[in-house]
Amino acid sequence: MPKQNTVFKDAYNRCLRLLVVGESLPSEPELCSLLGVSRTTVRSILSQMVEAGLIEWNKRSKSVQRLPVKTDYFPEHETSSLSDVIERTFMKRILMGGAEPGMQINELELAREIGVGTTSVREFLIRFSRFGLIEKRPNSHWVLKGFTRQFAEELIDVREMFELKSAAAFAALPTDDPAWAELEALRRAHVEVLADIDSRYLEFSELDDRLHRLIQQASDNRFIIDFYDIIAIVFHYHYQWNKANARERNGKAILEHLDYIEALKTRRPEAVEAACRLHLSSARLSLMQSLATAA
Amino acid sequence: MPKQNTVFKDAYNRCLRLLVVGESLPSEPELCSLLGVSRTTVRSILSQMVEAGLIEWNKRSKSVQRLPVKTDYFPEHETSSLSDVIERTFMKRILMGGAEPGMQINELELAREIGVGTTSVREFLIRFSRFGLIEKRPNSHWVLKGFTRQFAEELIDVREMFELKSAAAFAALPTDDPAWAELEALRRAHVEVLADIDSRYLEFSELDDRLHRLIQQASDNRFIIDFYDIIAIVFHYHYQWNKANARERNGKAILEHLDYIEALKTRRPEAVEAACRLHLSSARLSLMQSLATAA
DNA sequence: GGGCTGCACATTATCGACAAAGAACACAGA
DNA sequence: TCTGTGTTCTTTGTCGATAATGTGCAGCCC
Repeated sequence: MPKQNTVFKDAYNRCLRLLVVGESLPSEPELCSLLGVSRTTVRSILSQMVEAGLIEWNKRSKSVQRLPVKTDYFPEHETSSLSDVIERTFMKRILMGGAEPGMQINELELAREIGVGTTSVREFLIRFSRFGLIEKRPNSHWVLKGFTRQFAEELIDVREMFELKSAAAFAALPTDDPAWAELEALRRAHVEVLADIDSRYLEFSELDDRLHRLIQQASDNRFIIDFYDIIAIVFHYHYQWNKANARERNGKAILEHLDYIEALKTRRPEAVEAACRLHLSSARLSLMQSLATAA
Repeated sequence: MPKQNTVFKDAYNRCLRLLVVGESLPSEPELCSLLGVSRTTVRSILSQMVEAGLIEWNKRSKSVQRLPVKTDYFPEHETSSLSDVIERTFMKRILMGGAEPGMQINELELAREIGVGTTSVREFLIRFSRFGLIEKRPNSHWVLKGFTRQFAEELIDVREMFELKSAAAFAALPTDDPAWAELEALRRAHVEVLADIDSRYLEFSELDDRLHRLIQQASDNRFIIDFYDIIAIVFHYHYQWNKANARERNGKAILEHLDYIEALKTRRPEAVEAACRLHLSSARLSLMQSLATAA
């Protein structure tokens, strides 16, 4: 079966949330930009909604008949794209299960295990190879290089170089650059989470991602910005399955972030560099420690 | 037709050069490592050579009957792997022909134009996307970002960061590290080419590649080492089609390389950094100038 | 015993096919 | 005249199939 219709299902679910009894849905082009899909998909959604008795659809009028109930939604696991499924499965395997460096990776086996075609797995592996965790032997298998201490060191070394450069560029941004407003919004978000840290410490990951991406953006360099994808995916999956000391670790990191943000706001290069170094070396330490306990 | 047998043809051609009348070819495993292919392929080659009357093959004896003539070789264009063909065609298109940034790239069209299946083109584009010259819009086309001045600036900025770090690491290598011997060999190669610069200036590209890769290697960081692939491919194709002032440019660069090598040999960080900066900014200038004339 | 050959089998690279998703265009309604 | 709809066509994402290529094992020869 070519292509699961995950785009359709996901958009359908999101569209269900837009329904308000008595009102009419907006025009097709408007729904397109709202849902981020093409008109073809929007029209499929509308047809399906008619069939489910959710709306009546006649040309421009799409009047809502009833509110959706739980069973109207597609199950969540059917809404994630194939590559996401492959990524999750694969990351689970190499970050959790026995993932000795040097192990061979078999496209066919992986495909069978996940229940997808080989092409999808292949393309995933090619895309994933840029993260430096696997390597291709042409006409032969892939080799797992493993999420080792060595890997983490290399990753973080480059990260430090890039982030120092980006942070300096950020501090030099003109005062009216929108990034400053975003930075302030992020600062507030940090303060909010911090105020209720015991129950909200898990939200740190998202703050972390947003802050660092905002800073990298200032470098105006696609290689630096793209590199952050590697950091993000590694940290994301690693901490997703290693929650030891998460509360303490995240609380500390939020404080560092606040210092970092303050330093950026001063726009003084030395202050920025100092705060940046401090935070990064602390992040390095956390990662290394959690690697040590994992191994 | 799945898989052109380019591995076989290329290895066959290379094997032809090993034939010496009166002697016997080495054992199958030995040929494998000599040609860098599997035993299956080696055996196919041997069978084919028997058929062509080039050798007689009986178990361990593979006695050479006659020397190969021109017609024994497979034509060269049949020996390059599909991905190489796609890469060349594609690079030609975006570095030479009209390659306005923002242009859409069409997998199907590209595949038809090159005469290959869509899968191969797709996989190439995915692999190639890490070079930052194209970007994917999921469920839609690829966007060409173009080999612009902006791109070149970003590329070279990162290159400088990395190379400075690698050069420093190189200077700190223990005296008995094999890299020092390689460096000396490279220095001699530079001197040789320089002595006959008027007729051999085109060999500079290869020297350049070898020297910089050797230096990056010292960083012991896969991200730095892998990044050099981007530099290499961009410089390779760009200068392949922009040979203006090549003699002069390469002559100057060789001299810079020699200075750089000398500086490394002193192992003094300041000397290394100075020579490195000098060479890199000169390389940046050349690239920018040739971009200006091209545009 | 250690390396080589013969053979059977596993895996990769590539293709064409097809449903899902996107894009183009002419017409209709405000 | 402009925005929305109906329709048609193109392109992408995914699959299974198949030749090329690689890999493992049992026996053979020095």
